[in-house]
Amino acid sequence: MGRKRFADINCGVGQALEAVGDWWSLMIVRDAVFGIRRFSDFAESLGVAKNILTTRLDHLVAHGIFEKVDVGSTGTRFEYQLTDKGEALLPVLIALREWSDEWVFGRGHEPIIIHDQRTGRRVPKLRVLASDGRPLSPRDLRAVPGPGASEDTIQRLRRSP
Amino acid sequence: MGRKRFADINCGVGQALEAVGDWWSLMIVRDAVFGIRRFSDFAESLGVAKNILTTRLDHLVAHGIFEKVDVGSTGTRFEYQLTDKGEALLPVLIALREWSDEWVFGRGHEPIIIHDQRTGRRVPKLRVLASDGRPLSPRDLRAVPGPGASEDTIQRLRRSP
DNA sequence: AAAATCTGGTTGCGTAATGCAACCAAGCGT
DNA sequence: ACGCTTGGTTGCATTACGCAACCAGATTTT
Repeated sequence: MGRKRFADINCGVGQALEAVGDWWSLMIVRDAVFGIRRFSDFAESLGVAKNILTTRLDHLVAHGIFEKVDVGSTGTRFEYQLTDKGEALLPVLIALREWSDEWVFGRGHEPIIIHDQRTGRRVPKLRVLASDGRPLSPRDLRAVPGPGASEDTIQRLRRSP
Repeated sequence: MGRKRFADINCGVGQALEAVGDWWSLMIVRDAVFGIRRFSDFAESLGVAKNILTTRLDHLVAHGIFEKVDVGSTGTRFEYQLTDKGEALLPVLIALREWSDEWVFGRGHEPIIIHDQRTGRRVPKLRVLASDGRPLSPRDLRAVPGPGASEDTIQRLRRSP
């Protein structure tokens, strides 16, 4: 019955995953962040089948993460450009890369290092900090219903400590 | 042929996605961050089929993101506990939630708000900042090969601006 | 002008993964 | 002894994925 959808889950993480679409989509966004815009370049960079790429790009365009732009003047006809919504996924990508740098490759074995183009210095590690600057771990957090909480969400949060 | 694997892609994002496994796995980690530890609680919370949950938990345990702990003294027999590696995914989850708060639900319609349990204040937004504190967008970044870069990665980075 | 090439796809087909429901087995409570 | 809860496993139908082949419009080459 195909993959189950998270769209009905009243949870930000699920909604984000649903909007992005799937693993491929996130890799496509990653490529776009590094400047790739054309269909064939995505296909080559990721080694993804063209039919898969088609459906993913369509999905991403439908969700406003990419914009399909006709640049027909020169032989190249279309570009898939990240929208503001798409660019806003940058922290997600940075967080994933930093996690694997630390926990998969290990420090000193990072395949890629991200620099600030202006200063040439490394981008500081992304961290979840409290308002007073202390680092936070999952145990330090508490989830409370927000203004858009459904009854279901409220019930769930009431049950969990 | 099933889904293609990103394991051979010399890229932190791909490696992280591969280690996590799939969309469900990330939702499982999310639940764990909010305190869920038992098989049946994951199953109920996510509405995921039990065979799917089994394979995902096995995968997550194999990759060191969860630890399966026998707590057999009382009727409940196992707990799936996040390891340090698993807890380190917190920034990824926070980044996803913040993205959907802003771009899917919209401000003022967040279903969940995360507080610092100690101070009771909202957790400040996660941002990609330069070392001098300025916010960075994708265009401000430059990727350079790190110590663990493969020849392939070096070539790719050389080609892109 | 005709042929080859490039870009951006679509179509068919076999294989793998997903989802549901039914079944199972060890502990525990009574 | 009996059933209930927990934590699964098994079978089967449906769906998605991945590959390769094909295709059509526009540009470049000969």
